[in-house]
Amino acid sequence: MNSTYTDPILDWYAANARDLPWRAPDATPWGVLISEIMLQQTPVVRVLPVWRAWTERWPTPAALAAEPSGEAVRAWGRLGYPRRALRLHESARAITDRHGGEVPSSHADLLALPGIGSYTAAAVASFAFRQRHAVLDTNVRRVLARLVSGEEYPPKAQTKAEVALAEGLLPLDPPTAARWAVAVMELGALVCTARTPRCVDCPVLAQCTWHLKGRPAYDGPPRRGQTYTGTDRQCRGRLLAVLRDADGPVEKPALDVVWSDAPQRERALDALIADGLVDPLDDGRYTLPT
DNA sequence: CAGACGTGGTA
DNA sequence: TTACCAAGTCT
Repeated sequence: MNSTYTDPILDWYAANARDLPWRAPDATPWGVLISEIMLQQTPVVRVLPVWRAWTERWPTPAALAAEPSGEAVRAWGRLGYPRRALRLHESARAITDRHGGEVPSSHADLLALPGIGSYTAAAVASFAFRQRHAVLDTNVRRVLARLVSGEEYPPKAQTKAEVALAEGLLPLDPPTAARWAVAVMELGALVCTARTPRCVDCPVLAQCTWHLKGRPAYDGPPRRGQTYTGTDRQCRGRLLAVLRDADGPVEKPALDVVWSDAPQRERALDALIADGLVDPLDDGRYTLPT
């Protein structure tokens, strides 16, 4: 489906793509999968060093599967949302047990793995296996909202109309569709950014509905909310950091000192245990899962 | 389906 | 300084 956007954006990508290691010719599907999980809600610059450490230490799913899940949580460092590390570890075991150690290439098989949703399944199938899928992440949703819909931001929740639009724009040839998918995403990441878009550098400015309308300001409901300080999330982060930074099991008082609100602290610790991020020992100490 | 789930950089 | 934002998923 030849769109007026396709060629300019593909050309722009050829000239401006970042040189990211998970895009290198020698990157494996496993490396791509790791990058996609790490990049969920996390900026590229923070992912880079952790991705290198992971792929060097665990070059295959089987290598990670052979370790206790706590090692994945520890090596996750401060990327945030550590349940992702747990799920990546679970995925490594599932891939080893059920897929002969090879990352599956089908969207359905990928989707069945823990921590992999609609976006990540499409991204891995497209980036690692050069298949034709609509890869709809926050960048692409924003680009299409501006380019086609003429809105500064996409709706809060993804709509069927957005999926239909993205599929309609997809080039028919699978390898070209895969290049298109990463190219639109890159345009959103580098040019068509959320806060201050660099429209002067945009290859499709002349075809941008939002620009043609004079870049009207977003008028919908407030975009965010959600303070972080004082939340259970912050408390969980503090608790887990103690365990990550310790060599072995820690005594309870070592956890108590990082959060003064005792009821909240106990609740957060219980939740971490329920999530499988922390193991309580019989002797009263706590540790990352072994 | 709205809210939970980490962390750090930037305007 | 506060608030938003960064390649989402799960319940």
